[in-house]
Amino acid sequence: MKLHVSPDTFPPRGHEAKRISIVDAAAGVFCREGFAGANIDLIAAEAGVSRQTVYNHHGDKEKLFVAVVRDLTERCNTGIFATIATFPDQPKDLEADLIGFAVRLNQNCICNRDGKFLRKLIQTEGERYPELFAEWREQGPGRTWPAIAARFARLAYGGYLAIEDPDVAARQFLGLVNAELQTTFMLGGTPREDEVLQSATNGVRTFLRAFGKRRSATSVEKQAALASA
Amino acid sequence: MKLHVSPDTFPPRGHEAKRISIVDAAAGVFCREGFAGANIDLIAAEAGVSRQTVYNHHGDKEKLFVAVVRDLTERCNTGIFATIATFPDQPKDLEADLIGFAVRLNQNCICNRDGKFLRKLIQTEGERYPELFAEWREQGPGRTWPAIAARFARLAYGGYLAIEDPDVAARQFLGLVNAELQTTFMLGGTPREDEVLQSATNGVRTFLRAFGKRRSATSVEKQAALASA
DNA sequence: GACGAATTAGACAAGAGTGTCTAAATTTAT
DNA sequence: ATAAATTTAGACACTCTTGTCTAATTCGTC
Repeated sequence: MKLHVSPDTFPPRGHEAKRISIVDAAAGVFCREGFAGANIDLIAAEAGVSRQTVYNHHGDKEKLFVAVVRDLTERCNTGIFATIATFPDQPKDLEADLIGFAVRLNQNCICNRDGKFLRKLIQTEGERYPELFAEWREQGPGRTWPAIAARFARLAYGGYLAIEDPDVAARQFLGLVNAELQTTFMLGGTPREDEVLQSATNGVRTFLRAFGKRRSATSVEKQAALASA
Repeated sequence: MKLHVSPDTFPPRGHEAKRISIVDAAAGVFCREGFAGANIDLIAAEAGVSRQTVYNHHGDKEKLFVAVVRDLTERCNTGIFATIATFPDQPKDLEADLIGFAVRLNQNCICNRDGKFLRKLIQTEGERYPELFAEWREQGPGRTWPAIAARFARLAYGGYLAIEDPDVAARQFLGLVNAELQTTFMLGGTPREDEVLQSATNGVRTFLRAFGKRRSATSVEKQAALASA
């Protein structure tokens, strides 16, 4: 009968810590080298662990890969939902608030370590593991897109936007907001902070020209004028 | 003194044919398996050639890879410029013409074999060969983006669009038009024809809501009305 | 300090892949 | 038909990697 002091994990503390550092290191190596090029010895070294420990924890290379993808998907989802929670429901300044949201989404979910890694793995190994990435598609985009669309729908319902199809609007919003980062994303790079802001600003302005209730593009000035009235 | 009957290639005819079939097969294998996972024996088999012939033509695996990327970049550029030549300069029906252009760009440059392969190679190996893909960036996006932007600038100058920055507008146009294909592209898939059309239609409508000279979204009806007047 | 579990280093077999070499067969043009 | 060039099949050495095994060591806990 074993009653541990710490109730959250039954294997000893160092055990789980190693498991995480292995998955972390593996994510990095799989991304850099691809599945075929990834070397278990290198993963072990980067995790600060012996090769045998990698096998003890994860069985073999393929199981380790699956663990990496599941881990990244989960962490990215958490980040995205946390960011969606900051979506402006009752915006003071619609343009500024949407730009802020877009920048947060980029910085916290798309350009950060996890987002970059997951994207790369999907691109490089997506075709080789159809089932695994079908699972990702359900758990990831399948859950996050509707959540984002719902926020745009609410904004439309509140009279802030004139959109017909919230799903289309949500996808177009992200397409616009990332329009100037595509080449960088393609090459696996991380855009600078000012590039992200620039792309988001231009994207949101165009989005509001298309869907904003007020006709003019410079809604900021308009709203400032309204506020002072 | 050798005067050949066919003036275009000095090595015998079958020679060049084999070189091409090797590069073609290599493109497919590199894309499916990644650089590390690609197997020279397999490439030779798919090219219908012995392994030694691959080495005779291209030296080693890395040189073969470079040849593949250069080939794809060149062929894709050709396709893109050919499609840019069909850009509507004096549109009869702006919405329909832009949708047509977007669909052609997708079908002939982005979703075809070469486009799909090049994109995949850039995504998977871009970080490992910085110089090679810097070259791609110059020869590819570096030449095609300005050409597309110039077409939008002309359209604005002709009074068909109200855009401030043609470069931004060009990138946003493509972002919008491909907004609904992103997940498919990520996984290396090829969208169906109707999906391409749908995404293009939605994208162009939003684009014209933002940048069209006439306020309403249904510019088709408006123009019909004008024509009948 | 002592116990048990986890980790480590290192050796190991088995397999796969690259790039070279050679001698035979085939193609191409004269 | 013949000569030159190219292609082919197969063997080869070499390297690298995976996954297993074992014996020694370290770690966490009582």
